[in-house]
Amino acid sequence: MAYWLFKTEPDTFSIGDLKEAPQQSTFWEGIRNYQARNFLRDQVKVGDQVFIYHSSCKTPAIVGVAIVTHAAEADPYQFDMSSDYYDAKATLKSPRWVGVTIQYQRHLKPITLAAIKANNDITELALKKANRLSIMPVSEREWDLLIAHG
DNA sequence: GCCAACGTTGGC
DNA sequence: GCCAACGTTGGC
Repeated sequence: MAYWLFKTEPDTFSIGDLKEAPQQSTFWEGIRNYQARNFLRDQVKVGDQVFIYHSSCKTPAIVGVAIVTHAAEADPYQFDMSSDYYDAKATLKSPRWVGVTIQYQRHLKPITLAAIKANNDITELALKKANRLSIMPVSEREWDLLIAHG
């Protein structure tokens, strides 16, 4: 089992939206970055735990935990011409983009980006760097540290 | 395959 | 709204 951090803009889809979704779960669509795609496609497994991180908002922070309930499958929005996520180069036969399904677990007392940056025990997490990855791995050690810290 | 131009992300 | 970082595109 592995640990991950998924970014989302709360104005678009917040952890509250996840909690209120049917079955408290959602297909995590719209990932259009190859590095993030490769994580989703190759490494994110059912049962993996996920930090939900709110970005592009007043207080960027890890705000809760979700669990992966379905491994990667083609993101249907890549085929939808009316979607912002449409990709003309993706075909049904060889989809370019995938998503996984996650289910809400619980809220955390927010672990702010400022706190993470100030925490000298956290050194590996990609958030520490000026990193724009929307899906990133979290080591077990740092997951535990962050959970304990929050 | 290099690299400049351009676009996007995301913190502040 | 600014701007740094960095990913993507496209000409050569």
